[in-house]
Amino acid sequence: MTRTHEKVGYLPESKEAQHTLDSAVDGVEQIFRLLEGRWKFVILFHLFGGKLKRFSELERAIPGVSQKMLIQQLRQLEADGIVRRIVHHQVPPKVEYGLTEWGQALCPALDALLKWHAQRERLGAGEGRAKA
Amino acid sequence: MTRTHEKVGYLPESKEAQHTLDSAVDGVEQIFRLLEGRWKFVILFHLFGGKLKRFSELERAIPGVSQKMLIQQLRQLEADGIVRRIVHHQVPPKVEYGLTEWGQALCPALDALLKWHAQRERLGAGEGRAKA
DNA sequence: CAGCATCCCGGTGGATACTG
DNA sequence: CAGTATCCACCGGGATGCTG
Repeated sequence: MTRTHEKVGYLPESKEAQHTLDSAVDGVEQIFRLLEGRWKFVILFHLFGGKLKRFSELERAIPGVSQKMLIQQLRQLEADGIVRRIVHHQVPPKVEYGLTEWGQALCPALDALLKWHAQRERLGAGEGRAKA
Repeated sequence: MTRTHEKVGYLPESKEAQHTLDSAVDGVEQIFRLLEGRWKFVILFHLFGGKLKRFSELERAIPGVSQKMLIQQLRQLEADGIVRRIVHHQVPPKVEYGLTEWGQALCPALDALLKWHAQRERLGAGEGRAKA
C-alpha cells in the first residue's frame, strides 16, 4: 500500500476489498502464475465436479503429456492449494488426485472468462485502427 | 467436436453454449494466451474505465518497462481486439491507446478471478496432504 | 504404478542503440 | 515522440532413462 495512491474502483463489482491499481495488477498476475503451465487446464477440467483420478488415468486421458510434465503440473497445483493428492498405501502404489474446495471454486471464475471470450463477435472487437 | 464425447456441464453456469471438455479447455487456453505477457495487465488496468493514454504516459506510468516491451504488448493487445490505437497526425507525433468495448468487458471477468483469489484463506486451500 | 534425474532446444522477454 | 533493430539470457517444457 505504499506505491500508488489512486485507489478508486478499478473493479466496479468489488465491494468488500478495495483495490489499488497495483494490488489489482499483481493480484491477477499471481493468479495467472498459478494457472500458467501447458497442462494445468486440461487437468483442472478433468477434475472439475469433484472427480478423483489416478495418475495413470490422467496420463491416459491427456494425450501428449509426458510423465514429467504431468507430475510437475500436478505438484504445482497441489502446492498452490488447488489440487488434493490422496495416497493409498498399497502395493502396487495408488495415488488419486482431486480438487480442493478452493480449486472447485475456480470453476465459475473461468466461466466468466469463457463468457467474455464468447462476446467477442457480438461486441466489435476488431474495428481496425481508428484515425483522428 | 470430433475428439471427446463427454459433453455435460463442465461449467455449471453456462446456459447458452454447451462446452465439451476439450472446447472448454482450449477456450480458456486461448484466453490465457491473449492475456499472457509480462506487462499486459498493468497496461489493461491503466486503461480500464475508458481512459486514453499516450505512449509516453504509459511508459512513465509503468516503471521498468522498456519501449520494445511496451510497444510489443500494446500491439498484441491491439491485434487481439482488446486495445484501440488512435493516431493523431501531428508533429510531434501523438498516439493514444484505449480499450475496445470488448476490452472493457474483460473487467468483470478479472474481478471474478480476484474474488476467487480472495477466498483462498476462507476455504481451506492448504489442508496439507490427505491420507487414506 | 508412480515418480525422479538429466540433457537439450526454442521462444519470451530484457538491454541497448538507432530512426521517421 | 513514438517507434524499430539486434543481440542475448533465461527457463518452460519435451525426450529419454532410472528407481522405490
